[in-house]
Amino acid sequence: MEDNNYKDTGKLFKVLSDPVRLQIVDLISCREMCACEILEYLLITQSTLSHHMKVLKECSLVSSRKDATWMYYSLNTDVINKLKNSFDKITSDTTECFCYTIKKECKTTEK
Amino acid sequence: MEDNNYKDTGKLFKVLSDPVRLQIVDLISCREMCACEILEYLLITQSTLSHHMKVLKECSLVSSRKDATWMYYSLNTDVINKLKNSFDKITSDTTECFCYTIKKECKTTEK
DNA sequence: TATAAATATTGACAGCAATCAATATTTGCC
DNA sequence: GGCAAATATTGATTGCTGTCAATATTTATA
Repeated sequence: MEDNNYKDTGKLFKVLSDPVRLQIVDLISCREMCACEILEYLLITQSTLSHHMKVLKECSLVSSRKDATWMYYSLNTDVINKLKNSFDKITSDTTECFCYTIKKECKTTEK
Repeated sequence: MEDNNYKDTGKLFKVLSDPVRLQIVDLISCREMCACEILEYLLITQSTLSHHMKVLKECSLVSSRKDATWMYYSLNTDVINKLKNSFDKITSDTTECFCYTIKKECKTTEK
């Protein structure tokens, strides 16, 4: 839980800032899907989808499994949950956060 | 809860994808701060901070209050909570989500 | 081995965004 | 009115990213 958490959290938020990738996450949040099935729901080309899946995999938000010519993708819920926890700490006013010194001071001066 | 929620959620994530803005959110999550105080904790110029605050305000993540020459900023926790709820729906496997049809089908076929 | 399907990669392009220096604006105070 | 402090705006630069067409790769099958 160092300063770099702003960077790490920011990187995941950046990956999730694309509406197409958010829809992909939504699609595979229930069950794993192969790329061709995901593609049916999107208005992008196959190469663009492949790029998005690479981005999602590189930050570990998504895992892949190959079966013959099909590539199945699934959501890494543990990474999602860790991201939610980090965001909770950043947005909370408790001392359990990244700016410990400042928020502790805040807590003591607010009375 | 239409298709545009991917866009709306994505826009907020994009604003939060910058580590400097995440630190700003962290700083003001406890109490409101004026720009000059926020600036003390960051390694950026005053004009860059002003730009970031404008971005945070334009998407309603942050509110501002002017007092003489000072501008005080505070976090809009309601917007934060709405964002968390949207993200929960996108990443959940229940039928309460954006891809209702698909996830309903998923729920019935998974048994 | 040749073909087709599924997926990945490459290259190019257009648009956006973070940053800074310099300048402008606002506001209190002498 | 003039000065100083706090903040906002402008203009320029640099780097990144989403997209597509075209091509390459992998794998099953005939």
